[in-house]
Amino acid sequence: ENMFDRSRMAPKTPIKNEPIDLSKQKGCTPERNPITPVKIIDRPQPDPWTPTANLKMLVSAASPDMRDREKKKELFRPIENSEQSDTCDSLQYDIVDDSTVDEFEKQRPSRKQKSLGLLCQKFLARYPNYPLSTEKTTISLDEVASILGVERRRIYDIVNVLESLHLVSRVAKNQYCWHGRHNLSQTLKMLQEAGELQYGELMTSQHKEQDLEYKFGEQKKEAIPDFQDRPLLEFSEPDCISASANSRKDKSLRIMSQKFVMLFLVSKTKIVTLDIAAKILIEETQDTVDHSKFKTKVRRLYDIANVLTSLGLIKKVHVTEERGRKPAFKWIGPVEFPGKTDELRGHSPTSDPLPGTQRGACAQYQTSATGKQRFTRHASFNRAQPCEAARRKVSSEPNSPRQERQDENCSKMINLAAVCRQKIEEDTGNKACDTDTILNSSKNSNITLPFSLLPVPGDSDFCVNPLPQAVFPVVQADVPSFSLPIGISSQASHLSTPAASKTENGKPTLVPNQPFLCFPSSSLFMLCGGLQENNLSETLPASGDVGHRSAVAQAAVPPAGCQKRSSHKCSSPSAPVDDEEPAAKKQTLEQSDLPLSLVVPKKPSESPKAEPSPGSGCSSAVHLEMNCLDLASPAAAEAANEESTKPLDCQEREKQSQNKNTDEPPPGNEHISKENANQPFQPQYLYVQPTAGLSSFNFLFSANQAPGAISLAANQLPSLSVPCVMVPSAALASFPLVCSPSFTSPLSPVPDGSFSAAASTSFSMSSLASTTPVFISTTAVVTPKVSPAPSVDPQQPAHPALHLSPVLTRSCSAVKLDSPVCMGHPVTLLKLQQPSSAPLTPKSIRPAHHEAFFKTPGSLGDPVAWKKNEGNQTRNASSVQRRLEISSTSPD
DNA sequence: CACTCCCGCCAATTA
DNA sequence: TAATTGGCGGGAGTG
Repeated sequence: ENMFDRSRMAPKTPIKNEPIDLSKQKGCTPERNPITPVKIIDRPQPDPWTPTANLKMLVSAASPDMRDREKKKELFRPIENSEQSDTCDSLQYDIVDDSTVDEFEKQRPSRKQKSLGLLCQKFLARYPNYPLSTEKTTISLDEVASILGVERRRIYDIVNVLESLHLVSRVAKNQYCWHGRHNLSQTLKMLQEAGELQYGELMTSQHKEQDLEYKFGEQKKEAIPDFQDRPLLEFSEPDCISASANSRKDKSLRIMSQKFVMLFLVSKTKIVTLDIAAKILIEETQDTVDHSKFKTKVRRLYDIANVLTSLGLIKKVHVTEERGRKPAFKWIGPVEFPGKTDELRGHSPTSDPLPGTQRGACAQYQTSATGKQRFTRHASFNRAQPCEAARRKVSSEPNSPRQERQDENCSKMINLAAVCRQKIEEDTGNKACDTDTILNSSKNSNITLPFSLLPVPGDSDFCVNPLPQAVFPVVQADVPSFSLPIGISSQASHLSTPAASKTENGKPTLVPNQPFLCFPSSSLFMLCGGLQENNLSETLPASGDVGHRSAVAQAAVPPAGCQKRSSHKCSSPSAPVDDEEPAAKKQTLEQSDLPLSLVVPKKPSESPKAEPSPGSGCSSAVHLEMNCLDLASPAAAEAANEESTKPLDCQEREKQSQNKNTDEPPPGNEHISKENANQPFQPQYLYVQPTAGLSSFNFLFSANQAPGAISLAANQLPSLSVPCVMVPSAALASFPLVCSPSFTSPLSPVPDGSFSAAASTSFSMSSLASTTPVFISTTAVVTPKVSPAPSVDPQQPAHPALHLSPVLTRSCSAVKLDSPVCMGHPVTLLKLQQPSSAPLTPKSIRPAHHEAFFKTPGSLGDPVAWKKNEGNQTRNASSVQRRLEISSTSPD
């Protein structure tokens, strides 16, 4: 009912606002302003009743309900008055109908009136579903709370859920930015993908909840899902960071909301019962089974469900199963997102700028000028095209602190993950584990593409390289915006870039940005760089670079990557670094972070090392990272050595890549292909030659990466680490890019070589974390020493995406460093397995068990472990995450 | 009585 | 240290 009113009122709504606002309104939305006055109009006073008091009395006499209402009203009056909302409604009615109506409405001051669902409707009524891009609507929590007459706590409940779907993003303390439903499709798509990975099968199979449960359990055990899931989840969560800290976040309403939505999207029937959902969620958490926890979970689910219901995404139903009748919710929102998403879709991946991309991009972390890194959360996603503009603004605006939430990142992550899988699957084809997922993915455009990338670039050896290229393009941008945007394609990139804020530029800075380096030698490859925030960002060059490159390369790729800097959350750690990264990568994905990892190679084997960590926590992300890392080296090595050795996948990939190069694979990917062809892309990455041994790895990191980045890693997942690269080389440094042999293009020189060894190191640590030892070495590579200036690093950007893709592609196999093959490259890769769950990665292995499907970042263990190491820092980081950033950095 | 879920304490995080 | 966020669960409203 309210809704209706609202609808009518909608415009009015604002009006409603009472004076109350006054006090607070800060920035509020424009809408409001007008509002205030209006309200008054009808009833200045809250007492609508008064006028009708008589009637009411009568009524009440007639019905108890009425009485109650009145009572309540009285009780509430203060509130109402202040609020208006209620009043307003009533007013309206009054106006229209009259008291009668009023009464109705008013009547229920009771609980229902105060329900979260209704409150959410009121909240939503205040903002347009599809706001113009240009206009940014900021939401002041205080204001809204006062307007709606509720405590702020309630607003958090709503906002957290909306944030999980990217309808809003937290900009700063007490301030959120309204994005509307522009990106909803993408978000849902992401969630669907993520959900498939995680839950996938389960849901599918079961029609019913029961089944679900049932399956659920099984699956869980299998663990597979977990792995991936986690990461995904993590994405969502921003903070992966604090490992230990996770606790709070893990439970976050935001995450629960995403998971809950995932369940719907994955479910065939689109019906999810509360108890099942609660069980699933609990499991993830692992919480003990306590009954109490279950109850708590259910309470939360009701909260979430109320909001989702208000959004028109689900509705309450009852499922009668054999077991009995249970409360459940049915998904009534969109089911397919493929392109749908409208806008997003519209863009072709390639072509478009991609809003999505942007989005992805948006999220970033940045280091603040301050030097610390923080993340900002943006809602990158959210913004779509408009975003660009906005972004620009944003970027320019320093203050906007947007923080992005990790969610975005998460989402990206998710996407990435999905992608990876897909790829993997693709590659493997078989492997299949996850087929389903994969399939899905295929649908999506997004994902896939990227993978393609993977291919190796020129050499087969490197699997890595390919990545990059691919990556970018891959990016898939499509998909999620975030992630990858395909944008990669150049355009996308560009977009993203902007988004990033700094970015934009595009200018050709290529070089600088570029993050990549290639080393001819070997195998290897690269990494991602980090970027720096600023610099990089500025660098934007990425875009420019990209362009450049592309041009050079062929265009290729633009890696879009560029852009983004966003960081991902995950990466955060790295993030910092990455952030910088820039662009390119980033753009690509935000995700990039993720996984970035590089991709690489093939090889299946896993590396043990990696595992360790993984196990812990991070789960996927971690894994990825590891993988990446590993991959890189090993993979590369192997690859190099033998394809044969490698798993088919690798080969395949390579082929693919090659083919692509040759052919062009996918459309979107053109760039990619180009890139591949060119290989240039690579630039983004660095190669390192491997020397032998693990040690050998070289990773490169982006130059920029600062050590800090590494830390990020710690954060987790983010694989970021991966990206990194390590390598040292000064040489590299010198170059801006390194090219691999194949590659030629020169990138511009990087600023500096900053790659620092150190960084690398760090990296390793972090990322690897623990586990692995990564190495970093410079060895082969070079000297790391270069001093790193921070600046440089352009590279970064791209990679991530790339990496990911590759990784994905490959599946997870992990390679181990050990492998002889690798020799050259020490590193190992991991592949991911696709298999369904598989977690191929070591981690998966271990963890496999994890109970939870979804894990939040926090849950992840591993991370934790290493986190511990990093300890404080990590935490800090997390906190950091939340912080807003102000963008000092932003170029503008 | 079971289902919902509001309310607000209070801890974790941030500023 | 103060303010903001948000987990959590008691317990009330509803049917």
